[in-house]
Amino acid sequence: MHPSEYEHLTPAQAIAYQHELRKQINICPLEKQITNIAGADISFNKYSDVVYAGIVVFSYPDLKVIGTSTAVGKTKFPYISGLLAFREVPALLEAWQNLKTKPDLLVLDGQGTAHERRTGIATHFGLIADVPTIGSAKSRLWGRFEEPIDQPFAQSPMFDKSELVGIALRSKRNCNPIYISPGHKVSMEQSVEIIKNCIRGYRIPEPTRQAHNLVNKIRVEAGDNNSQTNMFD
DNA sequence: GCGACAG
DNA sequence: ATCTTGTCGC
Repeated sequence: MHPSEYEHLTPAQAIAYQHELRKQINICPLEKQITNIAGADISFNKYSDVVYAGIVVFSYPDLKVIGTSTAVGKTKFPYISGLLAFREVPALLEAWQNLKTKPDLLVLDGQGTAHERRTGIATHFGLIADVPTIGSAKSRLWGRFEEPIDQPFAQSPMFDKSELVGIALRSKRNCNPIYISPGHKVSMEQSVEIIKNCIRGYRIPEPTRQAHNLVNKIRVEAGDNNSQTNMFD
């Protein structure tokens, strides 16, 4: 199924599709040397169905920006916890296709396997674009865990029953942890190691942090900021 | 029935 | 997610 068709799905059909995707997930060590890495994010006005997607590519591990790409699209699929991918993946895929050179790995703002059906947006995108991905979320969706101690890089496993589905990582002191989980074609351990290498003094790792800044900027430049009305109301 | 609930 | 002022803590 192509992402452009997601908007026609009912929540029940979207969940059925996640069950199909789950069968194809491949969580294993990425053997290839990582030379570049990218971060992706979406920005939108809550009173509009326009979404701004953006990807920032960096060299790795020095994290110098080596490219960006953006895409603007519309979405009819509402935000439903657990079905985020159906709302954001279409525009993200467009931005991905606009990229000249694809990175070795992509970090997305949301969960990977730390999801009820292991199909968070990072896993979902990794599968449909066939690219290694990592999910880095700002809040928890699935998985039980104990608060990691308040020390940089302290971590705590997240479990679904006895299965390890993610890692709560303290990326910065006095800040809430971030929730890391592999998306596709990368291991849990590698995911955490890579994200640690992308922390630069902020709670959010550089790939996602800068992608967020980029999409927010293009949304404001497009004039799609604030206001619940427009000039013709 | 009640609480939880990525962005 | 987005909007938004002040405020608490390091």
